[in-house]
Amino acid sequence: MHKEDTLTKNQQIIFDLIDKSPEPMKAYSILHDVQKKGIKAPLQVYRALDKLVEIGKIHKIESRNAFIACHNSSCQVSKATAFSICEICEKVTEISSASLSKYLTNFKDKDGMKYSKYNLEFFGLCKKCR
Amino acid sequence: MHKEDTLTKNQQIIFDLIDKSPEPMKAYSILHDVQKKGIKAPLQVYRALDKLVEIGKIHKIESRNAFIACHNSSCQVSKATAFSICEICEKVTEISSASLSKYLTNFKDKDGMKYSKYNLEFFGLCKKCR
DNA sequence: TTTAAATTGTTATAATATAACACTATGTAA
DNA sequence: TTACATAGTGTTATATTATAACAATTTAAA
Ligand SMILES: [Zn+2]
Ligand SMILES: [Zn+2]
Ligand SMILES: [Zn+2]
Ligand SMILES: [Zn+2]
Repeated sequence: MHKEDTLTKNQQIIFDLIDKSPEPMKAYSILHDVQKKGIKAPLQVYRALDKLVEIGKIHKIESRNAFIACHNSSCQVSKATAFSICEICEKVTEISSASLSKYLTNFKDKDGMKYSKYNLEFFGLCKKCR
Repeated sequence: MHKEDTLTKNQQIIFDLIDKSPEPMKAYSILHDVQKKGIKAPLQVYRALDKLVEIGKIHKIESRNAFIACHNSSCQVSKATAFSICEICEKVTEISSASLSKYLTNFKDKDGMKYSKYNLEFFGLCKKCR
């Protein structure tokens, strides 16, 4: 783990749940699962999610409105992320490729502008689904 | 224009609106604007949007839930897209870079898998906002 | 200690998107 | 032309995702 922040109670509960999940979790699915732990309202979930994203413990898969724990020590606090997504089984994997992140971080657009923050989602079929 | 499909009435109305917009448009904003043309329900908008995305006339900016007309003849029917997004003014620009698309299309993950479909969103500050 | 910042709990509501069903237009093939 | 399939439409209702607003509490510094 590369972020040593101390999580609050709600943040820890929600992070643990996402971290244990084999697949990205959606906010209301999280809500359902943590109600037995006293987290009863959507906002409690979204606030924890926002914070966890901010500090880089989890990422949002934008095309799926779902959240996944970070398992890539080189993604600079949630600012530069890449994922592969299976279009059949919806399996999502965080890509940790030094060359990819180097290429994207150094990429310059037509105006010569560089971007340290990006999100890349690759779509295809995973090994199992091919 | 690189896609010669004939659009239906609703698709044409909604495409024209998005195509003229200087910025990405959200579904309910589109709905508001086309009500005078007889399109009254969210589903009519979402169905046209789905089709327009499918045939590559528009793209969805996933991190913003908004839609923008395609102005990049090299993005293969909506399958391989890249955008820059200004975090202050929200200006969105489609990136047409042969080297970027080549790099990403040829990118192989750890399992040697290639992906012809991807969506990349860069974040930063545009010229004006810097 | 007192003060500011962050977090929590709660209710209500906004914003985004789809299900289900009946109907209509359009194109293709017998 | 008629039959059939496919795509598109109109409509109502509903599901899903996310935030506003406000009061209270906890935490961490100054
Ligand atoms: Zn990560
Ligand atoms: Zn799969
Ligand atoms: Zn395009
Ligand atoms: Zn800007």
